[in-house]
Amino acid sequence: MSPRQKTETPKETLKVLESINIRSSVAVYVQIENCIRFAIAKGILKAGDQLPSVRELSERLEVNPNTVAKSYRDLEVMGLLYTRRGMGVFINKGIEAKCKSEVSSELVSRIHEVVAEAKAAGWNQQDVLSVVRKCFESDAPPYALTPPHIAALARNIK
Amino acid sequence: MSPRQKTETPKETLKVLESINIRSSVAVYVQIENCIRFAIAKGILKAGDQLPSVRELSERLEVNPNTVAKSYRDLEVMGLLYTRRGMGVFINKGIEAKCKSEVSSELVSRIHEVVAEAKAAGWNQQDVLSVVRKCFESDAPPYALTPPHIAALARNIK
Amino acid sequence: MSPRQKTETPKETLKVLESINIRSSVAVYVQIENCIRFAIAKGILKAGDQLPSVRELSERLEVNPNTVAKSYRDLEVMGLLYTRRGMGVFINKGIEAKCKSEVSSELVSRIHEVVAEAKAAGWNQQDVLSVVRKCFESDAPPYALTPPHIAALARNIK
Amino acid sequence: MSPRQKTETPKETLKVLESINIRSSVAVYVQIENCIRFAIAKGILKAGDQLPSVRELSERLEVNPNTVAKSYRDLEVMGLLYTRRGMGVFINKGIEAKCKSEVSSELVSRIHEVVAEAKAAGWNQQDVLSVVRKCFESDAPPYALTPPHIAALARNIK
DNA sequence: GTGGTCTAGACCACA
DNA sequence: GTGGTCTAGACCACA
Repeated sequence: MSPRQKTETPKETLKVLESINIRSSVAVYVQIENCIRFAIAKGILKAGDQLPSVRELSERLEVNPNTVAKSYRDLEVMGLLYTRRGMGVFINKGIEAKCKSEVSSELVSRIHEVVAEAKAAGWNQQDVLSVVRKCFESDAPPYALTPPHIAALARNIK
Repeated sequence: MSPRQKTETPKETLKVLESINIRSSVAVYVQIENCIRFAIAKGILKAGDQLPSVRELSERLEVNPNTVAKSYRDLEVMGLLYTRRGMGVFINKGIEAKCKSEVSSELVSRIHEVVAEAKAAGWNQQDVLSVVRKCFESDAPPYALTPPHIAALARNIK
Repeated sequence: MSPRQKTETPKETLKVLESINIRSSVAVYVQIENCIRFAIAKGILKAGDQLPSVRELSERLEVNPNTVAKSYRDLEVMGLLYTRRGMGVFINKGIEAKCKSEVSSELVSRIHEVVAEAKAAGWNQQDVLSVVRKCFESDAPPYALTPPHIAALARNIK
Repeated sequence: MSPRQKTETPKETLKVLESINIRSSVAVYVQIENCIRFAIAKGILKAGDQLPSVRELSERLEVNPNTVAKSYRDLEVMGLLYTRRGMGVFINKGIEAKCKSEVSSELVSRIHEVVAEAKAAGWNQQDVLSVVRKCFESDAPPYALTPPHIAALARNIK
């Protein structure tokens, strides 16, 4: 296999990765990492799949190459990726289950967090449950990735 | 009208405010703001109530006066407080309902966020509901006033 | 004349003085001083007129007595008032013209200020003149006494 | 995308920003905010332009970095700027018109304020107009970005 | 006593 | 390199 030959990246991967939001208060490298972990957990990215090169991805996302590099490095440390010299970055095997369970446990802890706040605001179990049920009725995912001080005011402005 | 006479701060207020966690990844000033907003929403702090002075609160929380001052300023900008020069900071009137609905809508949108992610990860309604129920069985301390993005970061960092 | 006998304060004076805004960012004592100077300039308060006592005015305005006292002291230093021991505070004579001219020169300098800003914002003479003319057509005095940081946001919120 | 490469700030911007007057009674951070708002309104600063870094501007103005940072934060809250972590602060898009109209309406309301006072002092339209005309004859330095209340105070204090 | 502004400088995550 | 948060402390006008 010629190392110089440009390998294609699964379209879906890039699609997922293109959901990165440069203006978000969440660090870009974190967003990238999460996207990739998610894609692995859902089986979009499978063992042996090649990721876009640092340069390719950084150009596509209009992001500093160092940022992409850091994401790849982190994910490699976590054991999700491996690098083949001169070939590129690939998904490790035997990772999907682990990735899935990690994503799950993170979701659990995020739910705990939100519920704790709801409690602090005086909500009871029924309040939370009913909101969750409504979420499953509607489909619109109202992502709000605004930094705290701005968010605080946004509430007031509109 | 007598500025020399030290006005007492409602005990409950201070109690609420003492739940600030200096070690949290959430900025202290954000925690203070949230505590006060929650207290207003819950009716603990009412129109006309005077807040502890910047200096008093900063001593109690073992935090720099500037940090408390920043919180107060932000809340004034949000329209929840007003300042009387040389007299102190007071709760505005006619804001309890607004504050309550804001806190609620924030919680709702955070729940939407998490549920959206859960959906994306392949969870169904029952999965989420059961986790929520578990949250209400345990008695996790309700002081985790962590905004979503920050929390996301904190998890990744640690 | 019995010093204990309560003298009446001209109703108009108090009416003027009641326009003080406690929430304003302009210091209360400054507001009081301006009101009185204005009233003198316009002939509402005349030589020999007695002002309300410090205590009376402070109660009426729901303001600290020290604040009123400071205003009176300042105005006395400026030569507009004089105090008669045990009798009260009175308007000096031969003051009206001076007061009028002071008010005038302040107005002139305020106009210069505003025009300077208008220039900085790129306005030309006609722009300013036309706004001034409109002011004389309408009657509503849109006073905005909000502190700067709040004002800045208020612009956005509404 | 390369963060190391120092981006140049438009000369005009810095020129505008150098009109800050440290001795003014107007808070430095307010002056900076006004300068930038004016520059946006006048089209000197355009969508996407990068502002000088906090450190650079603070050195140039001989002001503490915190002061500049506060201005930038406020302007972000107002929706005029946005921050890219580690990259810098940029002008938002689609705000020129809004900014312009805000600056205008502020000027208008300040003119209304002054005119209302002039009326109250017994001035007629011609009186005001002639003062305005004189302002345009002289060439007073256009750096007096003094909000009304502050100016009022300053006069009384000195 | 009160809050507002500003300085000087530390430490941090991020690009 | 970038901005964000926080500390420690000064000085000020105001009540």
